[in-house]
Amino acid sequence: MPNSGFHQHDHFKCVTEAIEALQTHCVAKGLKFSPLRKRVLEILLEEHKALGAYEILSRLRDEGFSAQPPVAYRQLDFLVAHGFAHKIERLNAFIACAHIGAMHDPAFLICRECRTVSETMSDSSILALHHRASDVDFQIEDSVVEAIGTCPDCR
Amino acid sequence: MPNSGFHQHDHFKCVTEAIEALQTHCVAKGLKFSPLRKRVLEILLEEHKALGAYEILSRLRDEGFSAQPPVAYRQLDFLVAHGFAHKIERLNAFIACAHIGAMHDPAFLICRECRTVSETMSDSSILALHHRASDVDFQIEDSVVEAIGTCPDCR
DNA sequence: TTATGTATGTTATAATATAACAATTGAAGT
DNA sequence: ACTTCAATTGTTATATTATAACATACATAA
Repeated sequence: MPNSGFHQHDHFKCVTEAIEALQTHCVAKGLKFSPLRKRVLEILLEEHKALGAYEILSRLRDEGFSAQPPVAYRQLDFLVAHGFAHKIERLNAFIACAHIGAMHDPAFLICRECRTVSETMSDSSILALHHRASDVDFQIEDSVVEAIGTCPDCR
Repeated sequence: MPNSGFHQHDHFKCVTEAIEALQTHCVAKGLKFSPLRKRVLEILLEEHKALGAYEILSRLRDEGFSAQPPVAYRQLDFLVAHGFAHKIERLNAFIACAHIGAMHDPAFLICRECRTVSETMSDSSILALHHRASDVDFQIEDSVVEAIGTCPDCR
């Protein structure tokens, strides 16, 4: 079973692998592995919890980074665009990707209480929608699959 | 095939059935079938298109209703709570429910161009997530299933 | 070294959403 | 009719989320 965010796991590995993957990706694509990018991903990686842009911004401010809203949104957009983070639409918040490098239509279990998120590689989750899409000649480009509820710890 | 929002259908029927259903529901539950509630649902029903709260608000203002933000949000929250509308999380916008009365976990095909929405009764769309949820002892209370892309008309 | 693209800094503002409290309405019981 | 109560609507203020626009820095390749 993959890491759920709701159970114990080797979290140090989550962090180091993700950061290394970002560095590798940046080098490979000629992008800058900047302190800001690294730090924002690290913040997201601290827990399997969704963070709002302004929470991240406040963390950055505390650490001496420039802290106008575009600073956070730019890093988040970058990480999302390159597959290192996801936006949780239901919360207007962001989370580090738990399956970096894997092509996936992610699906999320989101605790409304503590905002802890478990990410799964869904694929089949939107199979029915793909059928429907082809029925009506609709071209799917992106998908959002989120389940909201309460996690074991919050019950 | 149910109405897709992307194809011709008897739209007059969509509107009249939904409004009648709201009236019936209100009477049955001892709730007020007020002009405001009726009008907001009518506005949502005009097209199978997602509308932002402030678009609705501006419509209401034009028609002489009071038009502070809570006016729109309250009606929208009411319609959503009672199954007559859905929130499209990806767009922070709202749409009339296309399957009133049916117990359903809705799924949506959303055109990023024209914001037209096709609603399907998904159920199976989140089957995989339900399995995952029971694996990690997570209790799903609500789900969001949305596919974003381009509709036939916008290609 | 200059041109170029990428990244960051900064100001201002737009868009979305809710808290809190006041006023009104309408139906139920007296 | 009078009162009470809950539901609904009205209103002010503010919180939260997000982006536009433009300036500056910084690296690297021509």
